[in-house]
Amino acid sequence: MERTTRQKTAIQAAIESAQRPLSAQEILEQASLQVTQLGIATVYRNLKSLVLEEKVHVVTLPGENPRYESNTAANHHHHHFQCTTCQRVFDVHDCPGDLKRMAPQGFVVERHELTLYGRCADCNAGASAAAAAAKAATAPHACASHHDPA
Amino acid sequence: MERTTRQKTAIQAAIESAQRPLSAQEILEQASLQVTQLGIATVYRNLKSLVLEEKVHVVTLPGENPRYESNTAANHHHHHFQCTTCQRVFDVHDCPGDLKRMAPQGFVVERHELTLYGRCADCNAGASAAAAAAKAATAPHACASHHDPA
DNA sequence: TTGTATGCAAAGCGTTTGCAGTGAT
DNA sequence: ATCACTGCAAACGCTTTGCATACAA
Repeated sequence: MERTTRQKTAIQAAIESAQRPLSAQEILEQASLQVTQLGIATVYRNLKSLVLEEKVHVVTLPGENPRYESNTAANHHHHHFQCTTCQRVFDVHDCPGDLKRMAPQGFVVERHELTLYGRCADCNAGASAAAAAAKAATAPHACASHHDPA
Repeated sequence: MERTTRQKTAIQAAIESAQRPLSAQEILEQASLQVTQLGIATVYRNLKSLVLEEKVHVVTLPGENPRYESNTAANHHHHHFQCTTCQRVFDVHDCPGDLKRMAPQGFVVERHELTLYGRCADCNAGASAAAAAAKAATAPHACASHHDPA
């Protein structure tokens, strides 16, 4: 039997109100604002259930710790763009498609994962100005006002 | 000043003789055949130098530990295919290209990472999982010791 | 009341680092 | 003889798990 707890509610709310994939640590920080004494273990346990319930989607980029985003936001096929300067991750609602024939003989492609790397609009704007902004934003992958482009 | 050691030689040899990206653990196992008492720390330290020397290339797939492959084999742009059954990783010498325009306004794409998932020729051949498993286990550096109860 | 969910702390796993000893030069 | 490299073990960061308690039902 599944129970509704303040913790789970806060965790789910944290994910849903974010417009970008959050790390477990970020979710802890965010949800802690509503549930003090919230433990990281509880976050992980709830993330696991939320993923099983398909309410949350895991975003795994190469070499990065998993991030979690609301499944409603991830319900359609999409990819990600990570800025090599500020490390922020953005959704890319586009897809090259047609990758099935890329595989060697006898291989069957079921799905694919694509990550673009480069400079986001902010970091690309001005060299020095962007660098400063990036530094500020680099803190635990904080994403201020820019999300979900496209 | 850089020194030539039995350890580094064995590690480099292990990577170069493999036909697929190897994990640190696999490299340890392979190189240990030639240098007993080889420690995992030494493997990691040498991998780091080999990567710096650009003799070895790191393959980071989403959610996977880093794998290492000879840089000569990775000198041209390519991608990877991971079998969802046996977990092995294969090179894909093809690329959809033309991804620069996928990014949102103001974003500049510098590079990209693509991973295909599906069934490799072996695992796809016999619908029988047993047959696939047998073949995989027979293969050079076999099917990851991972779980994944297909 | 009942037993799931929680918090804490300890354990795991992969990787890194400190340190004293080994060995290539 | 040097001093970079090695092996061991401890440290690390992230995630999971054990266990006694708290709280939703």
